[in-house]
Formats: sequence, structure tokens, C-alpha cells
Amino acid sequence: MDRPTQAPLFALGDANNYYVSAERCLRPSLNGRPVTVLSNNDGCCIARSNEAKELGIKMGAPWFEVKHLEESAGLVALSANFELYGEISDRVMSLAAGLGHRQEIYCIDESFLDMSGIRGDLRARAFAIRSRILQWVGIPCCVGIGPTKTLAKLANHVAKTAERKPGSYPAELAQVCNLATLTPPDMEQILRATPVGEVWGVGRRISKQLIDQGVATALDLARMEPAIARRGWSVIFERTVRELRGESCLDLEDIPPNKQEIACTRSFGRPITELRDLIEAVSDFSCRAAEKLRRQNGVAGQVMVFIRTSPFRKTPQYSRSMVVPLRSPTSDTPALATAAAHALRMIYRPGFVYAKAGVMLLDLAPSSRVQLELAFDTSTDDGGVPAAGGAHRFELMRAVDGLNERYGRGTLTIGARGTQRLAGSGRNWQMKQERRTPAYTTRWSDMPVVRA
DNA sequence: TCTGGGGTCCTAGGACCC
DNA sequence: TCTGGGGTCCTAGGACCC
Repeated sequence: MDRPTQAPLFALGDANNYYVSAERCLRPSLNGRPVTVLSNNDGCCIARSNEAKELGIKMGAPWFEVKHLEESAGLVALSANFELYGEISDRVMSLAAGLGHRQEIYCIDESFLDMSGIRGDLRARAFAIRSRILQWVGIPCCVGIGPTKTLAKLANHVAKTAERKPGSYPAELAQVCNLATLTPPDMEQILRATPVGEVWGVGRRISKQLIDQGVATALDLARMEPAIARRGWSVIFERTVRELRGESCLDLEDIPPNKQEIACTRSFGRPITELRDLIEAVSDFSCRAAEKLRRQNGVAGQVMVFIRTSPFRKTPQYSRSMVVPLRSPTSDTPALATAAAHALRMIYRPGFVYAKAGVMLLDLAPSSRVQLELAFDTSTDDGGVPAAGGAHRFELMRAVDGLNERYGRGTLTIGARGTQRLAGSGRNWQMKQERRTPAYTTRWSDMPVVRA
């Protein structure tokens, strides 16, 4: 318990081209081929193999713009299978945890590790974990180590780039890069070779502003006065500069905080104009969002709904959202779905071609106390919105969630009749079914769809 | 024809109050 | 003609991340 205070040291482990690598775990025949994974409705490329990157396919590239590469270059495109990626991620994360004493799972394919005070050859340790993940799960990873999270991120960038583009950085930094062991001149070289836009926290907009002011590399940014960063941009950006200079400002968050908002949004697979179709979509989104909410034992105080036309089309544009406060916070699907439908009716305008809609649950709180209070409250909300209606109702919801988790989502749905699959109808539906090979099909079932 | 989804945080500006 | 100052709270919008 009483570890002496150490100089902080962080590692960032990150899977390479994660979604593509996950697909390759199941289908080794994809190795060596250009592969891309497509977003919902096969809209755009959200992951690319190195071979696909070499074809010039950009992150987020619309599928219709690169589709011709299927014919001309043997590009393989797959519809995303997020359930699979989640399950493989769990395995990767549990192995990566061995790298440090604490782990923060940052996203599906990245985790930060606290390596402060760990003795021995850290580089060798990271290589050992890396090869274990590759061997046992089949996912290639890179590891970056540094005295701050921002520098660990940068080290990871160096490790990945040195591997993929020989000559960009010293070859001995490929796959695992520990910036903490570099001499100051070597460190300067690395920073000088890194475009400022690659620094974690510097996005497109700030990057452009920095370059306009002659701050083009990570080294230039590290030499900026933090006060200037704050005055010119924000406190967040000041922190980025400090971290880049080696001053640790961001702690490891090994206990994930509960979400402050929960969203479910989709682009539609086809143009939508009718209110009826939007209501079905929004009911479905409410349902999914409510499940996530109950999973974190939360209740929502507000529901937000938005609808919008496509900004990429020349057609008349319309985009509106509305927040509906709930009289009492709840995680009850019908209550949330009714509120969402109510908001939708308020903002819907006929005559537009809608491309996207979403439901967000806001003003979240832990449910324990509220549920207890509601156990004695069976009143209905304003406008006929049923209130949560007691603890047994909550139990019913959880039971339905359990069935859906076990037998596949959509086994049982509440309230929304005829939930139509407007979104998520991928091009390779049959391939998706095929992919459920025994190694990963703990939740598949042939149960008939039952609608409550 | 066809352009993802799900988050966090900060800031500016308006409303309101004394 | 001239038209305070400072505080709080809320929201919309914009930036960032993967």
C-alpha cells in the first residue's frame, strides 16, 4: 500500500488497425491483403489495413469513393461487427494489464498502464506482453512509454510509425518505444520529426492555427510557454503543452466514471421523410439507450432527440433538437421512448429528407435512491408519459435486458411495435452470420423473435 | 445512389438578479 | 444626448478524442 512516491511513468498499449486485425483473427486469409472495415450502412471506412492505407484510403473515406479499388486492387471491405471487436478487446485488455500495476481502458483498442517504479528492462517487459497478445489472441500491438500520458501517446505514435514507415523514426523504436530512456538530444530529434498535428490534444483546427503561427512540430509546441497556450486557446491545451514538456497533468483513471450522457444515434440506410418512420427509429434508439442506462444502474432526468438532413446533399437542410425534462428521473424504456416520441413530434417538419436521428439521455444519476422512492409511486407523468412505476417495473426491464444479452439483441422488445431495421443493414449480412464461429458465439441463439 | 457513432470538456453569451 | 457592475446559472456551439 505505502509505495513511496515515484516519478510517474505511463505506458500506452494500442492495437494496430484494430478492427481489421480483429477480422483477421477469424479469417487469416485476409492477411497481406488490403482490407477495410465499414461503418453502419457501409457508409465509410473506419479501419484500414496497412495495405489499404498504402492504396491511399483515408480514415473516414466514403465507401462509394473507394469502392472501385475492390475491382482494381483487390480491396476487401467488411461490414463492422462491433460485438466481435468488443469480445476480442476484453481478451487483449486482460493481457495488457500485466504491463503495469493499474490499467485505464481508454477505448476499445487502447489502454494506459501505470508503470511508475517498475524495475528492470521495461522495453523487454513490453515486448513480452506484446508477443503474448499476438500469440494468444492474434492481435498485433504497439507500446509507447513516457513520463506523461501525452508523451506515452507520442511514444506509441513513434512505435507504430517506425514500424510502418521505415526511415520515419529510428528503427530501434519500432513496436515498443520508451521515450523516458532517450537522451535529451535524441528526444529533441523525435519531437522535431513529429508534425504538431500528431500530438494528442491537437486536432485539425488547432493544428492549422499553430502552423500558421510557425509552430509546425512537436518540438516547437514543447517550447511554447504554457501561459501562451492558455491565453491563445484553453486550459485543456495548456495542459497538453505542459505534458509535452514532461510535466504530468493527467492521472490514470483506472475506475471508469459513470457516463454523464448516453447516446444512440444512426444514419439511415435510406432516405426518410415520414414521421412514422422516424418514430420507429427513435423508439429503437430509446430502447438501446435505456439498456445502456440500466447497465450502469442509472436514471436519466432529460431526454434529447435530434433529426437532421444530410449535410452532404444539396437538398434543403434542416437540423433540430429538443430536450424534454422528465418529471421524475427514470430508466424505464416506455417512459423514455414516449418522451422521445413527444420531442420528435415537436421538431418534425414534413418536406425534408432526413438522413440521421438520435436519442441522448442526459442529466444522469445513480438509480438506487430514486428507485426506492418510485417503488411507492405509480402516478403518470404529464402528457400521459408513464412514470417509472415502481421497483418491480425496474426488475422487469432488467430481466428483458438479461434475455437480450443472452439470446441476442431484439429477442424481446418493449413498447415499440414493429421495430424496423432502418439502420445497420450491412451489405454483407450473410458474412456477418458466418463470422459467428464457435470461438466467439456465446450469445447466439435461434430463438424466434418475440415482441412484447 | 452512396459520407459513422459515442463520448468529454470548455467557452461565450444571454437571462436574470441585486 | 446620457444608460452600472458584478455575480450566477444555463445553453449552444465548438473543440477534442477514438
